[in-house]
Amino acid sequence: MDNSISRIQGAITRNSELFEEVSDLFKIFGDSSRLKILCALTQSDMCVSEISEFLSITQSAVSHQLRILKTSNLVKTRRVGKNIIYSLADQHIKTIIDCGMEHVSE
Amino acid sequence: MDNSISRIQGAITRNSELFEEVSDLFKIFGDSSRLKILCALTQSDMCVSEISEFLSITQSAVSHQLRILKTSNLVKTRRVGKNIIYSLADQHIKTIIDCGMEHVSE
DNA sequence: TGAATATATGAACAATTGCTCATATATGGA
DNA sequence: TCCATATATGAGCAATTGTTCATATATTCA
Repeated sequence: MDNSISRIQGAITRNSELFEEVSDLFKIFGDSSRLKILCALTQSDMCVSEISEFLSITQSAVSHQLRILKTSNLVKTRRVGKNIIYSLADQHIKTIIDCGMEHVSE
Repeated sequence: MDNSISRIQGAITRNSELFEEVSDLFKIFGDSSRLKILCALTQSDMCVSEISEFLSITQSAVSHQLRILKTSNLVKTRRVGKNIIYSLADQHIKTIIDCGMEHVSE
């Protein structure tokens, strides 16, 4: 077996947890509802009912997905009056989305 | 409703198919087996049995995943002797993986 | 405080997914 | 041509996922 290749194997095997983490991250972007939500938040912070209305997704479905996004630290919240405003946790999220967009429209 | 926000809504609604495509792309990166395979191929072209051995994944499982990767045009193949050598279809794939890796190790 | 409203949550269900096991296919080389 | 080997494929199954429906929770504001 080629030496450099066996080094790769080692790297991948040893970092098995890293691959879980990264694939879990991609998994979150791998649902169109979540992707749309994230993309919407890329342009403007929004409350749950706004997101729901804009994307024509049930309020419940949006809430469920937002919980996943929040648990994964991709979005954060703040209260304004009666509403909970969701926003992206950081700008790198947009980078990831753009990265995928670019690949699709090659 | 704010005008700029309604513009976003239009953009997302009209490009519903785009979001399906992009989320389908991320979905592929969203499985650790596939991610490992892609990552391995980032470093070196490999045949099926090599991938299988390196990642300690069944030959069958690898084959199944490779078919998905090939159908999605993420990998391409060439025959060398008895083996089918798999390689990345393009270098942008590495960019996407790196993008995810970076986010995880923030 | 009480009603109205916004958001969250839980159970249930259908659909999808990734694996295994068995086996088919196809190619190279003797 | 025939065998050995490499890869692909199909069925079946358990696990996971995303949605809906019903309802709980919580906060604002009159």
